[in-house]
Amino acid sequence: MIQNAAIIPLLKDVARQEHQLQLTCDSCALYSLCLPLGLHRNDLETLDSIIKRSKPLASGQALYKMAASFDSLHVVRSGAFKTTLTAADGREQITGFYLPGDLIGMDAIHTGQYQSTATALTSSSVCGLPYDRLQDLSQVIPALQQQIYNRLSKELANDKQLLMALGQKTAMEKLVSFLISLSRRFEERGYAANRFQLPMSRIDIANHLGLAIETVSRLLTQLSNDGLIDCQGKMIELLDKPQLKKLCS
Amino acid sequence: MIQNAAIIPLLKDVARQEHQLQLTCDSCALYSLCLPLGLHRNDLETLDSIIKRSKPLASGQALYKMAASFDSLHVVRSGAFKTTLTAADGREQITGFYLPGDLIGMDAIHTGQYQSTATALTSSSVCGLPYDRLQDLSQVIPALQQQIYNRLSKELANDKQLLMALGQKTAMEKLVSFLISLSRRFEERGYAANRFQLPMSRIDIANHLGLAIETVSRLLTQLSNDGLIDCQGKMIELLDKPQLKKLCS
DNA sequence: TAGTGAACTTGACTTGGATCAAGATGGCAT
DNA sequence: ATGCCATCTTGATCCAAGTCAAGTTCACTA
Repeated sequence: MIQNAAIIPLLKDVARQEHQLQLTCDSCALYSLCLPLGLHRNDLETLDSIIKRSKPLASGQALYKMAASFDSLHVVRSGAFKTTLTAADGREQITGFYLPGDLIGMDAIHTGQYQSTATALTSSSVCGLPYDRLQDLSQVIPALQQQIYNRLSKELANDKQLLMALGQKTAMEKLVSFLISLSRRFEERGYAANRFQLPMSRIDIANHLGLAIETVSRLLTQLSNDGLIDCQGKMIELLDKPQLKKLCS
Repeated sequence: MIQNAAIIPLLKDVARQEHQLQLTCDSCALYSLCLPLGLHRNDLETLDSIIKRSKPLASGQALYKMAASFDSLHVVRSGAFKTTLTAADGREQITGFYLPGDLIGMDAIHTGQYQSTATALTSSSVCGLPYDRLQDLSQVIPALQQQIYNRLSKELANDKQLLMALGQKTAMEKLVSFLISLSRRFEERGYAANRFQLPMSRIDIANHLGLAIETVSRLLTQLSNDGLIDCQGKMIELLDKPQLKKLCS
């Protein structure tokens, strides 16, 4: 892509800025959340050299599909994604939501195929990390190896928390845990912790938590009525965090 | 049940052999299932040198407890383990069962603390892998790094399959998926695929699958009545695998 | 600015699996 | 052997959340 110095100042559109291709990791707003965190300058440049900064994806577009040949991990640059497992009979389970800085596709590493389908929830963009190159690089950059171990481990720990929610919690506890967890993740990314736009539909939330969409809708209404949240469509405000935390024990 | 006195010493020998301390990985029966698979001879010796071959654990004994300081991953040498998350209110969720060759504790890597409690289900033994040493070693042994990535990724993929089960499947589908998955894991370890001893109680199965123990009991009875399994206490025989596979779609 | 379809809400009813209750079985310590 | 306590089974009842149904709102497109 040709960068014309003359038009850069004209890029006032925030959305477009969010999606524009970064040239390097060290000029990226996500640096402090992202994989290269802690790498030395020359290691960072080496990592930079293998990253494929791909084009934006439209809402609903697949980044990759289940059973496709696995070649790259992806970091969310902007927007949000969901990953979906599809059973033989067509039933689907959303196994995760991914926000900027998150690494997608780690469950595919041990096979040659993606184990799930990754779909953009909004207009989004990613950085592609060819896995064979990343593997080689992590062999010679200790900080990178450590980051990858940590990311894998963290997703594992998250999934186990979700197992707890799906196995033991009531519908209300599931939903509130989900909202609290989203809040924490937005906060980590420098956004407001208590007021945010849900990037996913009620259908997606319901599926992810193993609930019916009607249940999610009813519970959000109930939380609103109880004054614990303010909920206008996809805009959510958490009004009483301590009380909410009590609700998911 | 009375065993012929003459063979008792032999049985004791087998049991002791299973738990006896191996001196090296290359003399270990689990070699082909275990982390060092694919390592060159001298790399194997280096890995050997960091492994702590710990004493056997009795049934019910904890290998480590949630929130304890994390220092080692563990490979199951014999027996079986469960890992448990405990919520603030005391509710528990069994997040995984681990058989010989499996790696326990990977969800703790990204923090300084174990994220769950690991408990022996039967008399068991493990090899301890001090994580800092393992990390250093995997930095210089590419095959080891790759093995660790693969193990992490595989557990991630497993957990996501379990999320699908907990989120979308009926009680019967959950239970049958669980039996099929156990069967495959025993088979991978060279045991009979269709006839095995459940290492865990009904209570543990129920908890792991997000069901009540009564439901598990009833469904096992039903599967027995339908001639799909034979079930004598903890001894399970899968009589009609194709039909069972149909049941979990 | 009206029309369309998807997403969402709300209400009425149903049900799968939980809970409660009461034995049966089985492993183990004495 | 015997008694004890865990685990497991089976039956009866209940309820949280699912399903079905009927709007309402919202985002787009024409």
